[in-house]
Amino acid sequence: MSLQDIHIAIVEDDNEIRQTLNLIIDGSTGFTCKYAFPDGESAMASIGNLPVDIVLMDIDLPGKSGIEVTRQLKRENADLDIIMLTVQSDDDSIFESLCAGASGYLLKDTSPAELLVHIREVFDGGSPMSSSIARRIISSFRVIENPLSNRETEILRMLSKGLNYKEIAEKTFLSPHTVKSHIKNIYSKLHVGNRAEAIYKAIKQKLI
Amino acid sequence: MSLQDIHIAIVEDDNEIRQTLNLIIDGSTGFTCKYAFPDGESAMASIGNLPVDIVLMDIDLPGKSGIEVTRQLKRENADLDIIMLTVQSDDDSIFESLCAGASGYLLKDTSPAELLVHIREVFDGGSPMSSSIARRIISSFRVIENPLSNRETEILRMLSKGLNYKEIAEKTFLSPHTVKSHIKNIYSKLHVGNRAEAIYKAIKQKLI
DNA sequence: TCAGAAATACCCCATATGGGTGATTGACGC
DNA sequence: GCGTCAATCACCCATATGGGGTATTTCTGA
Repeated sequence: MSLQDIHIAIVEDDNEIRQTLNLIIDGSTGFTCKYAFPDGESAMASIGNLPVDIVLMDIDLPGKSGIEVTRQLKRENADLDIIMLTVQSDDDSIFESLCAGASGYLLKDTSPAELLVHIREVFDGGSPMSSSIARRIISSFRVIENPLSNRETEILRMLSKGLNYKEIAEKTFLSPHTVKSHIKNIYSKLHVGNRAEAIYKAIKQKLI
Repeated sequence: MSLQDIHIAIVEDDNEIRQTLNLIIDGSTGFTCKYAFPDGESAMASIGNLPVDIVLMDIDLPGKSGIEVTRQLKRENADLDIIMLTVQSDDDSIFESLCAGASGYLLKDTSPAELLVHIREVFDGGSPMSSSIARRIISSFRVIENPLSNRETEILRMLSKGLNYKEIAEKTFLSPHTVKSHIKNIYSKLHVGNRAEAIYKAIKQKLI
């Protein structure tokens, strides 16, 4: 291993596959694989603190699915690249994985040589499946996590119609104080300081 | 002619075509054609005050083009339906016509029988070219006339970024009083009463 | 050339807004 | 069972906002 190696972590419940992948990757020049987890929970507990560039993630994990784990890891570190590994490609898994933030999507029958090529592609900013083009598609698919609660979204919509504290309070049967509290929370979550900017950001992020 | 007839006006510079169309339409049951203009200027001067349901508009008029006349007539009366007539369909004309507000687009070699059918289609809320579907396409193409001046648009964009009077004034080298004046005018033009609603409407109408 | 729009600037004033802080309740997860 | 978070309500206060006017100077289109 060397400093400029690509550092990889594996999340895979099947012992044989996990160990095989580990040996293949760690034994290849330019690649280091020191971390391998048999389930999502242990992976989530550790990966955030480890010097890892890319995660190979099995989709069918016991407990939390690889997609859920991916979503969580991306929440913690949006820069981490995650490659999904699966036995067969059904549309739902692909779509959900991309929405969760996966950077690549590979079948498990991918040959070791190809796997290494694809890992490097991801490391270089590409996305195996169709490389640079796919990356763009993925970005457009990427769902911006809606940080707002239902109440907040409801109030935000009313703001966009031009209602003020009192009017919103009447419509929602809340105290104007509460409405104000919600709006302050909206501002905080959207990182804005007034209504105009809140509406703008909300629309741009498809929140309303 | 009868009261429930569809009332049609023709704008067409070629005397022969104009008179032929006039005779065909006026001679058909359910259609009345009492007004025919040889140019856009005379049409624009009169049609606003006439009981006209549908206008057949030649694209290649001397002076103001049929597209320009269409734009103007729709400005005066958004409910008026205008069918473009042309000798050949080039993409630019179609696109511009639709943006100007045309409800239909027909080639001049359309048979008299078909022409009457298409006029009725438009009268019934359809759009000859592909009927009901095309109407939707057209609506999405329809450019909402931007009522804002450049200065107002500039200021509206700054509002959407969350700037206040003073900040906008500094960026534009204007007095905060002037900024406020502009914003009041924006509200008036967009028929809103505050920033949130202004931003919402502006985005929905593609003004910013 | 002449009316109307756009851009500029100012005044007064009531009220809405946003920031800070704090508190309670209930639900959900670990 | 403890912490977290959504949801609820409350108070203080400085300032921003919006509505009502008025006015001058371009600029532009008919």
